[in-house]
Amino acid sequence: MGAMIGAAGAQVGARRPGRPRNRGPSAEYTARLAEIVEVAAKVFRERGYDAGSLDDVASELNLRKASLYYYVRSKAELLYLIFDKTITSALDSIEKCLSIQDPRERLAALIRHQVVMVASEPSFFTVFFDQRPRLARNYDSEILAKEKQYLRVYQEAVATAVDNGVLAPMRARYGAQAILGMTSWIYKWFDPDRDDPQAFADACVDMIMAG
Amino acid sequence: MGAMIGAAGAQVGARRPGRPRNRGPSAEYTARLAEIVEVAAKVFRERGYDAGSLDDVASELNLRKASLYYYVRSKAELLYLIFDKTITSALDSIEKCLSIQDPRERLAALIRHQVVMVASEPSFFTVFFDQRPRLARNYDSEILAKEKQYLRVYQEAVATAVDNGVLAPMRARYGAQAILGMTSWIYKWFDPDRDDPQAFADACVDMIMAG
DNA sequence: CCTACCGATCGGTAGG
DNA sequence: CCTACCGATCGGTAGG
Repeated sequence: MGAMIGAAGAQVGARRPGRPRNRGPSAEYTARLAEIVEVAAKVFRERGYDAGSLDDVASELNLRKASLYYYVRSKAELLYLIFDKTITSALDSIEKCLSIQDPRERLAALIRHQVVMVASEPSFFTVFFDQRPRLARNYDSEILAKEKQYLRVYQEAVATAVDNGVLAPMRARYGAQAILGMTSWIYKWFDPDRDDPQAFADACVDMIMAG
Repeated sequence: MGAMIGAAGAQVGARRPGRPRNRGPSAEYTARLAEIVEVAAKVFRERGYDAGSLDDVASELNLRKASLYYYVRSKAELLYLIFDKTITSALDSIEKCLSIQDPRERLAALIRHQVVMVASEPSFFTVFFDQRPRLARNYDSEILAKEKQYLRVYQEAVATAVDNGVLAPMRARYGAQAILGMTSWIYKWFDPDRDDPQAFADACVDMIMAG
């Protein structure tokens, strides 16, 4: 059993008494890494991935650049971690829309979800959308697979909406990309002093499902 | 008169006989500069503005990097020229939609225009949209003013469509950004082997103006 | 439009 | 998590 490696002296099949020893990275390490990823997203949003330096990221954390390498293998991995956090939490949070049965209500919920999510995490989504081609090849397929999974949720909701007369007939791919474009685009123009994500989400819903 | 400077010996008010001497840059210079801007857009699309080097641009033109400085003051100016060409030709080409009187047809034409235009110039629009924050401060206000002018065209078309019952009531700003997002987003997913801009444009029109 | 070159920045490593 | 440092790249200039 892989899990027994390093458990020298333990009886075979016997459970170690008391709380199991923590495996993997410590809670402090995990928290610090999350902080680094957060700051990196902010820096890469403001200066771009290539122009935003690891010195920029480190100094905003009161660290030296070399210290980042205790947490991260490379700058490319740091970008990957931003992408992974973004798409993973997007996939997680979209789950709640899938329990909605009514085709119209489900599509409306998906639209509102995308608008509110993107507007609430501008750094992560700006990097995710604008720096997508900068992601290193070795990380690409994993992120791409999750993006496709995400897109499929919208495609299926569109197809169902078309079948039920909620939307005009159209290719599910086009309908899904139209909706994702309309909603995600908010990261380029949203001004918190002026705009309200909920109101914009309502406008999107009204626009494509008037009545 | 500024135009007379350097025209020594010409009689005041008298027109120089024959074809007027060419002012400003030669036709060869202008054509070569346009070629440089085109290649730069391609390079910056593929590698990003910061990671795409002037050596990359030059070598694709069979030039040395230093030669680019005969045409351009700086890398930042080269990026500006890409932005200027993009937004200027967008403003020019949108004119033809403004002659359409019917509110529904005008909005449909604007939607189709944006889809087809973005899909037909992927390098320029990818740089325009993704590298917007990299544009140097001294060029920003000029481009921003033209972007606002462009947005206003869509806002007015939305407002008219709302007034005529073509669209559900909504803030013109939200309606315009929703439409520009839905249509412009195509630069991120369009696959020429798979997708047809005209068909996508029709889907967009159907989606927001069904019936 | 070219050759030759400079100064600065930056990702990453050694070694602690 | 730090100090010290290296190698490579790159925008830009001199001078023709």
